[in-house]
Amino acid sequence: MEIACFIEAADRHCQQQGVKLTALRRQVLELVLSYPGVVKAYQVLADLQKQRGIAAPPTVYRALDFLVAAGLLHKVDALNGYIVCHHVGCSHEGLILVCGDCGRVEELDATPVLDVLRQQAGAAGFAISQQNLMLTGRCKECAV
Amino acid sequence: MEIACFIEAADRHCQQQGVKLTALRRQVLELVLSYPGVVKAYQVLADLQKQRGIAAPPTVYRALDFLVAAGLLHKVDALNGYIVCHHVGCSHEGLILVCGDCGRVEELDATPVLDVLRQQAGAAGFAISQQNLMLTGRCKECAV
DNA sequence: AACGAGCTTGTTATAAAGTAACATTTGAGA
DNA sequence: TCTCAAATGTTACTTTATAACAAGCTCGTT
Ligand SMILES: [Zn+2]
Ligand SMILES: [Zn+2]
Ligand SMILES: [Zn+2]
Ligand SMILES: [Zn+2]
Repeated sequence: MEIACFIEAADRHCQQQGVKLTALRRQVLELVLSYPGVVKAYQVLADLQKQRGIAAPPTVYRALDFLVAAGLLHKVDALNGYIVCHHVGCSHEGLILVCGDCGRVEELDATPVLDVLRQQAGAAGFAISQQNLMLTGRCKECAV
Repeated sequence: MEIACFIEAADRHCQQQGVKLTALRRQVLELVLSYPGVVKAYQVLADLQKQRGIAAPPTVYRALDFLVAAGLLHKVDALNGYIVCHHVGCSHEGLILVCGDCGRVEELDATPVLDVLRQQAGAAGFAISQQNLMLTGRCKECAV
């Protein structure tokens, strides 16, 4: 199963980082994984409540924050949501395309374009840090 | 005064677009202009309340939405905030640099890099919509 | 085993951000 | 002047996120 495989990789990744993928965090990660695209914190919260009876917002937000910090998830600010990172391990900067209609996500390599951006920003006195680029639009399936 | 000058330009800009920069919208624009960087909707709301006694959230959000649609402001999703566009008139998509240390904001033209991104995304079946790019980093003044 | 420091999770309450729906006002053109 | 559409006012609510403190767990030390 694909999810189990991802979880295993995530586990190894966390061990390497010296952080712990606890049962709760793993459970939240699985819930996010169970969606094809962007998920919102309160959706995850609802799912978690189905699985374990009770859960409060901080429980979910803490787990999500951890997973983002660990590089397993990305936050999609424009949609107040989260997506799974499909490039765990391969240190990278992603170009993340999010379909505003269906939430589907594609992650490309942003290295070349970020080189250009670093140069442009550098000329303006800005040192831009390691990060992902996030763009919203329409996927093939949702095209008009 | 710089603000007055900007307002005047904004007014012309709106007339050209066939939309109206009403007194309320102008007032909100002035409030946003009075900040050096990113401003939040509820800060503007509070300011507006000081100036005219009462005001409810929809009043501010509607004005902000209008100003964004008119190209006078940009929304900074990652910070739930708004900034003044310093490239009014020159149809563009902004490259917004935010200093993670001091909050200073600089806006460059993202049109060239977005052309490249449109091509890259298009090859992956994604039609990316009109939008701004936001990057965080360190400004000159905060450099180590 | 007993202890304690530090991380993790639970719990309660509240803050912050954003919007739906309907009423009222305003202003430009018929 | 009348009328319609756009703009604003108003009420109430939803969604998103965090503060603050309590309780539990883990692991190394005594
Ligand atoms: Zn990624
Ligand atoms: Zn789609
Ligand atoms: Zn701009
Ligand atoms: Zn700075």
